[in-house]
Amino acid sequence: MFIQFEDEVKSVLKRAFEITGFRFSDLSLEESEHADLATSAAFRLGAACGKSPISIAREVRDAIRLDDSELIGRVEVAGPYINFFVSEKYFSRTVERIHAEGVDFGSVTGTGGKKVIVEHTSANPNGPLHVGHIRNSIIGDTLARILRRCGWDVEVQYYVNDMGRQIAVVAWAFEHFELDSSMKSDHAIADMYQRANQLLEEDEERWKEVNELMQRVEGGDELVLKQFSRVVEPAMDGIRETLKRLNIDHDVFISESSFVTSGDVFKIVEDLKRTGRVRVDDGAFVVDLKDLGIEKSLVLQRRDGTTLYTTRDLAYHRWKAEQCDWMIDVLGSDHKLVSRQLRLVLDLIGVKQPDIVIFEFVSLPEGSMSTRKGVFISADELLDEIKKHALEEVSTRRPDTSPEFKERVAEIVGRAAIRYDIIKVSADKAMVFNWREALDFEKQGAPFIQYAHARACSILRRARGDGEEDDLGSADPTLLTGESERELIKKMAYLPKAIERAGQDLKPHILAAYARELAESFNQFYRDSPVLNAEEDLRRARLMLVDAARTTLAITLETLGMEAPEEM
RNA sequence: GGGCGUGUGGCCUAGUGGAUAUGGCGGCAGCCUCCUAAGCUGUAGGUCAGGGGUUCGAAUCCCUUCACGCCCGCCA
Repeated sequence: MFIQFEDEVKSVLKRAFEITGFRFSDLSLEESEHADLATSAAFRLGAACGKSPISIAREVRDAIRLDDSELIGRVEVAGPYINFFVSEKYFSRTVERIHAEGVDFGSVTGTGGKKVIVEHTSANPNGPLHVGHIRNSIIGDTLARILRRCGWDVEVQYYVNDMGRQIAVVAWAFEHFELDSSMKSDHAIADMYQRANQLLEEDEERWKEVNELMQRVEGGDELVLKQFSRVVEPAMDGIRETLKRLNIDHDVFISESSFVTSGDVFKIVEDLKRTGRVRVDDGAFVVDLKDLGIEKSLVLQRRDGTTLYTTRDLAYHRWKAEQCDWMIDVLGSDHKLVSRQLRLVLDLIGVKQPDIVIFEFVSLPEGSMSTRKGVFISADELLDEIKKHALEEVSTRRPDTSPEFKERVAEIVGRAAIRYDIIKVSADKAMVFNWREALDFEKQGAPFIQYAHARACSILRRARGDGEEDDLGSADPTLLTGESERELIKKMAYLPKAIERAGQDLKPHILAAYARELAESFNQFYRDSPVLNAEEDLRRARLMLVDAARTTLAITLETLGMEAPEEM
């Protein structure tokens, strides 16, 4: 409903500018603590036409006609600011609308099925996901959910790097070690990877054998590819299992090698040669990007005729581009330069460019993580540990409940807590993983939001138990005039805007902050406004509000990839 | 050395041109005969890394210095 209010403000303001004859280029609308929406346009208009901003603000205010608007209640001038406030109707309409639309509130539907492919995680299958990888997964998955709500037909892809050097190392190690079958498969692969690296360090000569595998696989040698898949498959099985525990799902897993066997990589090289930008450097083909602002030229094909990771990535993107209207890649900050190169080169051959969402690294207090050295905290370990803590929490808080209940709550609270801690922080901020903080359930994180939802459900459950409130249709939301009722409704009305902003800016942390504020508003309402003991009409109106809050919290949680428990 | 990014109370963090800088954690002081206290209320705590500039107005833009991270492979 906030978006509709904003539209009305834009329209009346535009008209007022026309009437007063001010040339506007920018309405300068901003959310403000002093109003529901405000504009500081008078400052700029004042500078442009030599009048005082204050008098301009008054003039514009006087020209504003609210005849056609029902969501704007009043307009006030405060110095040079013009402040807009929502109307009475805004509140009742919001509650009614959420009641009518249910879980579709805040969803844009029927946009013609424009398709976006979100690529995320795409971690090398040489070990389990660690706490750095899952920042990628969680950002990507949350974005996918947000864009789905924004009306996009979203497909999520995992690009499987099944022919990298790391994979070759493990494939080579298969000739020397047994896979430890007592471990989860991806952990067993990592273990083998580490042992192989030790062996290679001790005897540098052995690299020759690994390099031979690399050469053969880059030439598309089916036999070696099969050997590689003995590594990739168990690793991917383990990774998929971890992702599932995080409530993350991919639609398509596409392997890097498929672009070699299909010949697509070589077509890319040929097409680029035709652009006249490719030069031969010591037998290798490279693309010069100096005039496009990048000193470092991009190597497409080695002297020996094989291609590189980036070349295959180009082929992958061309293939992807043909299937969608928009591409988004979620990548770690180490890919900043490469992804810029990728975008430029794609443009050279007329392929649309992906939007790249870059996130900064997650490190450990003692330094950066390394699968090779075995220095990392795996996502599985974190999930197990947090579930253990969640189980302790639920056991002390709800000692009377069944073991199954405790188990289920611990699982959904645990994974949500992990997701929230990661998604709440802006992607361009480096993070240091901290066990104490990760396992802290007291702070305002996911459990706080889930708890608000459970509280709402609890009230509704009791009301239903009283045998009355199944028809909230007859409730009168205009009775909801209390301060904290109003604040809560305003927050609920903002949900579609929060989702829209997060989607437009590709910044999922915006939604995380919103979720926390929404839960806070509900908790304040919960404190101030007794529902079940209220007088009959008010009771029914408040039940309708609680129901709308429950819906809004559930939508928000779902979009963040977190379960909304009815009880916890 | 060059490029990109980050720097906000003890710790973490929101805010990238607008009104007294947002929250959390931790601290201190309170609130359960009442819908789940995984909750609520109050309070202390700030040279928005330093300096200079632009602007009616700067955490936000420009210049500069410093600190930290990532990148600068015919690796992936």
